[in-house]
Amino acid sequence: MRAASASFRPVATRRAFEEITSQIRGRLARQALRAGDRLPPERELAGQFHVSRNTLREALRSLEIAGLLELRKGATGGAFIKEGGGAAAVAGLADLYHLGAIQPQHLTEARIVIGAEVARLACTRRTKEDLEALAANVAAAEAATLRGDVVQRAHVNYEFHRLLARAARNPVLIVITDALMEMTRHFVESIGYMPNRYVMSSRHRLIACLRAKDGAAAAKEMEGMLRRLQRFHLAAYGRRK
Amino acid sequence: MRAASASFRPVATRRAFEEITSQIRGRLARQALRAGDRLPPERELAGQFHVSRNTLREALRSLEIAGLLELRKGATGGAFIKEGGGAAAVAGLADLYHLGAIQPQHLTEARIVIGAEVARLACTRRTKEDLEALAANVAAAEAATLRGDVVQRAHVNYEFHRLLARAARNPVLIVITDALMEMTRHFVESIGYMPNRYVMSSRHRLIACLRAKDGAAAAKEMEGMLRRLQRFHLAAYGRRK
DNA sequence: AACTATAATTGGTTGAACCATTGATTTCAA
DNA sequence: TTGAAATCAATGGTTCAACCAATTATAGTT
Repeated sequence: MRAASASFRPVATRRAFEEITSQIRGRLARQALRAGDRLPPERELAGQFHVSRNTLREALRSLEIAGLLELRKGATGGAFIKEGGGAAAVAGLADLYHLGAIQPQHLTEARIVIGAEVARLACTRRTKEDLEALAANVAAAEAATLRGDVVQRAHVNYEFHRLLARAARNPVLIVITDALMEMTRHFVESIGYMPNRYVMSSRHRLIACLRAKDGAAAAKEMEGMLRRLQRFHLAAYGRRK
Repeated sequence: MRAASASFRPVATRRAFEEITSQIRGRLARQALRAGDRLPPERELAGQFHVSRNTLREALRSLEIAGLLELRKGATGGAFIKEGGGAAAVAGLADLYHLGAIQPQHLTEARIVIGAEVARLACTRRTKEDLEALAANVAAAEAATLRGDVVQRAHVNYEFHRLLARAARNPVLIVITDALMEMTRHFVESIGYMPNRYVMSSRHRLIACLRAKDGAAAAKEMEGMLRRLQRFHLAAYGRRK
């Protein structure tokens, strides 16, 4: 780190739309705007900011892409503050995968380390409802397996990890898990769906750990399952190349 | 999960700018566009897509916010494909923190579970250069401590975790770590900087683990340090409220 | 060769107009 | 009175034609 880097900051040729997004973000940060609130119509907002409607729209578009706003057409439409759902963060990571900055081996490795910790936490925090939802998910996966519906089975399996992350009650891990599953979905689509018997048996052992609130065992079970899956997936990926 | 949810998908009233971003994203995904490439000027692109320049600009703005493009003014300016840096994902998570969807206890907990695993991986993959950079960082932190420059010390400490994540050679964990540090920076600013002597002694033990490539010990050391930091931070946060 | 003035290129912004969708209001027949 | 259809109003989506501002290339001057 060079000494100068802390003293200087890039001269800000701030664009008009950036100033607008900055002001709106500020109101969000200090709770002056909350989820569900509606901003004034574009024409009126443009007047308040003293910019043209086009410039204002570029600002709204930025906030929409960032996942902060939702724009709805029609008489009761407008710009609504969105519930923070992490969609933008998920999309940002998915883009890195599509761009090749994140490779399959990185993805599978991250799943192992994150998944194991999610499983551990879920054990300590899961409610009865979480347990029921997870058990129902496993049942749905088995039904899809019996039907031979590999696509549906894959989606139900992604959902299992999402449910588990929600049971862990940590929004950071929820968003990360959602992002990992989104990337995994694309990855698996590219190498083709393949049945893997080991996954289902692991699910049952995992459910037992959750029921017993045995976090260490759950983490171990999840890690082992994901390591198998990793070998499986990367082998398929190697053949495809 | 209801059966219908898999069969229907929302009817797509796709906006023109979305069609454009989708086409450009497609080219990125299949490597027809690569980092550093320049798109044609706005006026020309608008013609190619048969849309007005304003609509095209909304599309470019979206891609810029998503971190995929960089727009530069001037004779040699234009829309350049950006190196995938994860800035958008980091901003997405930071927004969730600002919106209150991610609370300090979630943040500190996520740091513990991710940080420990990053430390473990870094041990197995760190190069000599990584080790040198980390040691230099620790020296810089001690120098800042001696000067009583708490702000600088805090920033050097965030940098330590970023360096460690890079030593772990997994871009997923790098982006996540960057996001956690960005959120931590805001959190610490809100509760005020406070010296914490334990951190520096932990750094030295961690460096020793890295030198010895002892991943298990490094993970344990990092977890312990972060747990202390968590208690420290959350206590300060509780007092502030 | 080095500096300066000029031109060309490109993104940034403006203003006015019209389109398309959505929901509320009114109308009118049963 | 009810209820369905026609109408209206509000709002985001798109277009067009300019002009502004920053940046670099280029020609001209010393």
